[in-house]
Amino acid sequence: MNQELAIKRLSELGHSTRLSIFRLAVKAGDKGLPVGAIQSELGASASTLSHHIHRLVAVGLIEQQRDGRILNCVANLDAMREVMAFLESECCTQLYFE
Amino acid sequence: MNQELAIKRLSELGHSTRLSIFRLAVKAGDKGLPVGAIQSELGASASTLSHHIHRLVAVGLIEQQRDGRILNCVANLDAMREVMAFLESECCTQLYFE
DNA sequence: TTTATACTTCTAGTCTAATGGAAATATAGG
DNA sequence: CCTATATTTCCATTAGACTAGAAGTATAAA
Repeated sequence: MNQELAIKRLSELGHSTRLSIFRLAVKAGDKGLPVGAIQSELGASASTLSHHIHRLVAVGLIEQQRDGRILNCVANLDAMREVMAFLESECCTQLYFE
Repeated sequence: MNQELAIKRLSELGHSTRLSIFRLAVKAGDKGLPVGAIQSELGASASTLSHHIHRLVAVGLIEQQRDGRILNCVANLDAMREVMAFLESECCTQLYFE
């Protein structure tokens, strides 16, 4: 994983509403949960939520699957693990290669 | 580690200049490196660098030790590991406790 | 085919971050 | 003391993020 993408993901995760969205998605498991459920859980306006979810999708942390009228948000754990692996290998030790 | 602090640290790391500062500090080891060395490495203005370093210090990711006129910036790896542990335990698995 | 539901996009206001020049502060050396 | 170096603080500007209401789109149901 390159630093540019890692930075984008870190900055998306570094926002209270968005981290909460991601955690709800993780908790919801493979099938994810509807945007509406996130909204009632977090209590922000629909447009604001949509905006944050869009940003998470843009950096690959969330994926969406439509089921009729409902759009389910699914956490992409691989993307999160990539971020963690980047932090581990590039930001915690003196012995990385350039 | 609580979510609020984790978010602050993530958002600080989610910035190109600041992540580079942190990585330089990690690379520099226990004694860290001077603000001036960071400046010549990254090529931003002194005031901008000082601002970013201040933010990293504020969330505990960087510590500073003065040596005469020189201020050395040292990476706080424990703080980074706390962030990673938070991501691991709270943001990657369904089985966390609330 | 009309109506309801679920969500997004548009638009606009407000706030905060990022940037760097200039002035200020801290320390060291002559 | 006076000067040089290292860094910060102050200040102003610019850009981008956050927020939410209103209008628009997609899908389903009656």
